Amino acid sequence: MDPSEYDLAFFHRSGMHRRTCSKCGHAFWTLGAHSVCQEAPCAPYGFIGHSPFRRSYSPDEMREAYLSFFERRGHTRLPRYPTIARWRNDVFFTQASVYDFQPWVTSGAIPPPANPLTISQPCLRFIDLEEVGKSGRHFTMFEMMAHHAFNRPDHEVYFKDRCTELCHELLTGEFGVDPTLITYKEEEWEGGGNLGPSLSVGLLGLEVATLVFMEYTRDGERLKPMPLTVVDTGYGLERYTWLSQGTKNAYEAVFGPTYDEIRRSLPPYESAVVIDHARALSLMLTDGVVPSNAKEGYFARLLIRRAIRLLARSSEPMDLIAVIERVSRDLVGHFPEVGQNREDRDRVLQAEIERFGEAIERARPVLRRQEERLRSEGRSPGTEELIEWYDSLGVPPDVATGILANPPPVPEDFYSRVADRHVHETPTNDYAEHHDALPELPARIPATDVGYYLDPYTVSFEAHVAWSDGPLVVLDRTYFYPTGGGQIHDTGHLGEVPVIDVARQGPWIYHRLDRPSPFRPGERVRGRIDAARRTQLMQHHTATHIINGTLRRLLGPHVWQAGAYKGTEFARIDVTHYRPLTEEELRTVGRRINRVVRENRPVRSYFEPRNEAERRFGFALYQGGAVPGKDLRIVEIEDVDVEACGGTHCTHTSEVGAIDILDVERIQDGVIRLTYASGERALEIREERDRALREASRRLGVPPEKISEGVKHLYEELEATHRSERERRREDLGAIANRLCSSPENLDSIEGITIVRARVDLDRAELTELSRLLSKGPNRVALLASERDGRGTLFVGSTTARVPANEIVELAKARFGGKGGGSPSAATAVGEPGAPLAEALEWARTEARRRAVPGPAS
RNA sequence: GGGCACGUAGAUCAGCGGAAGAUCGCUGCUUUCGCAAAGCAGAGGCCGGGGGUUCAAAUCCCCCCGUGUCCA
Repeated sequence: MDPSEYDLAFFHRSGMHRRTCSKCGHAFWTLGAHSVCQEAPCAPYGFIGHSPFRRSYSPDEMREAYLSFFERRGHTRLPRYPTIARWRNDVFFTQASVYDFQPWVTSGAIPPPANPLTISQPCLRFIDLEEVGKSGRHFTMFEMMAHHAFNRPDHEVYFKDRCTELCHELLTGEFGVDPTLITYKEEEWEGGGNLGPSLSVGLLGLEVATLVFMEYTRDGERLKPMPLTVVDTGYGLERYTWLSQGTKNAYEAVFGPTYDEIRRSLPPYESAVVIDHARALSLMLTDGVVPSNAKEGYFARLLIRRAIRLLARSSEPMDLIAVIERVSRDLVGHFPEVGQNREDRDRVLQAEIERFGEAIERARPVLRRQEERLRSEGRSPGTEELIEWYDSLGVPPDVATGILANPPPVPEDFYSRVADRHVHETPTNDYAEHHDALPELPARIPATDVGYYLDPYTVSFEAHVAWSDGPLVVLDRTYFYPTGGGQIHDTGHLGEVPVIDVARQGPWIYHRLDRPSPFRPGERVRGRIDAARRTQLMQHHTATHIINGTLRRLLGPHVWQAGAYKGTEFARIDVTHYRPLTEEELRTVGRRINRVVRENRPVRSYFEPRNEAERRFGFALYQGGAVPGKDLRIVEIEDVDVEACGGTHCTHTSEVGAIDILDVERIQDGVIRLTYASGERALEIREERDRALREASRRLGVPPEKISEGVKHLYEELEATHRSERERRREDLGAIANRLCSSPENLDSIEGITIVRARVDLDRAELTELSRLLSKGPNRVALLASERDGRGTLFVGSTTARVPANEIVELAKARFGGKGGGSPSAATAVGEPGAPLAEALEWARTEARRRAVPGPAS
């Protein structure tokens, strides 16, 4: 990055000079006489015991001081976004304040909700999990305070100079920090294909802010200026609180009296980790993370299990639910939503805590058995076993230690060795968007004017072609709905040409025709939308909202939409829930959703300023993902459901017709999927089902309501038939065995060994069974020749060590020209087609007789 | 999304290329006034599903389904 990028007028104005850190080599700007930048590890902590701040702040005071400072300087204060980043498919959690505005605002697709803005965004980071409690400054959940500005070529808010000045003013003016203590270190920033200069702000050994200026897009080797430049800053609330108090570590400053309470029965490290995890869980669960074995739910499980294990070391019994409740009380002042679903949160927690207990109970006998087996081999469990048990059974090493009779020591690097097991796993590329790349249009093409929000029933309209290339057409206005929000696109015609796909990118809606576009820019065209298809999609979308709202009301606010699909044949919704639906719950859901349909409630769709909407309805609006934008489109079904949604909806619930739930399945731990159909499609499916039922009823000869019983009957009869068949075959084989044993020409008796031989044409299982019958008791040999499908089989069974069946077969094979093998007690040889079976049998008999005679030869 | 483990009798599991087993439970008989218990006998298996390799697959390979778990 060119050094001139950092040559800010502000630095010169305030008399700063540029230096180079003698430790890390980075250039930095300062008023002081520092030879190193004021960040770890270059400078040691210099604020413990004597804060550089004018006064000490609690977290709530600090947050308020920060936000109001920027409010006074023209920033709009935004409420926090959820900690789970449902609006993105590349990450699970909100890890920085700028995540709230990616990708739509930062890419310029949607205007920012406010500009400039300030926010204190709770973030979750799991990369430093091991550092929590040890480093004195790491948290799983922390609040990133920030001020952001988004600059378009025609409207610049502020950039590097003013941003740095604001930061400096905050530190020196608001908090009274001695300006000479501060360093601004130059650090290039790059992420997500974008890059730009950034300044890392150091103070007495702490990095107190990062000021990032997203300015360029990497285009091969060249840098291309971005149309929208972004001021992305980050100030850790916890660090500021700590800095202002100057306590030994950040936990004491941030957790205050709660930390002291827990400390009474737990050592400092354990206390810090437990509170940290409890605080993270409180927000995660509030935001609707349900513990699970996959995806975001796994991280909740991880925290819960870690916390439980640490709490087990407590000198007096402490319950995780109680700790979370205690920590939540500290959060509720600023995040009232944390207090609102306490009962639901506790139910989810309780279920998960029980699961952990079950996992351990399941593993206990397995560990004991495996230890016993190792012991019988003269060994005892080692590190390898500990890792294996943790990896596949979920038994943490400290728990394993309590189960085993002779536990091995737990190595220091246990968790990094677990990680080693996973390093060679293939990373997933699923995050890459795989939509067909649509061409970027020149800026002069105006944004498509969207009609389907004005009136979802309009299926015929006139518009002008704005742009066209190949099969793609962009109009100045359209009523065609593009795939989005889980709802698939409309189809129809432009003029006489079929429209087969509709997609949105940036401000434009692209219509894909089934042939190269005959339309020229400026031309007037008539658009006609396939009305039946659109109606079905609207019904499915409204049905989805009815189901989602009903499930949330019935099961609790931990239920969040985790994905949805609204097609023409069926629709489905995935929601978070900690156990499968019971039959009873399913019946209740079915009855309630159809009652909502019958009640003909109005479905109101309207745009509302974001802040207003969030104030009225809360974060539960973002069921389909947080939708950045100044105004949100709200779809409200009175007393049932309210969501921010961009789809097309019926205007009254009765238009949905009926909702038929077709299937409920558990698609992963903590997530259930409901598949359903509504409107015309529900009737079709019901008809198909009724027809199938009548058909089955007729075939079974029982009335439809007794089909289940009839099938059960049928099944029992079938089993009885199988049984008697088996019985009969066994009897038949028994008869054959008796006949063979009583006809002397089939028997040889030599030296106490009885050899039975016979030519029988049976299948493999029957041969085995017959041989078993013939060689009941010791000192018997059965030689059976059989031919099926032109291939001869020689089966040998033996109950004497003197005549090993497999050796007879080995030798017979040579004559027989076939393949085979077996054990001393039973062996099979299969000959080539046309091989001399009768001779092989005779030869086997001779060989068996020879071997039956004890003597020097054998 | 990826890795690993597991899926065999009603239950808990063993077997991991050559004739499906153990323990508990179940049924019957013996014993007992009866119960418990013991002894004897017996019933009970698409060895999760589907492909493949092999003379031969519960066993090896591939794909699916289910369960658990770890990692992102």
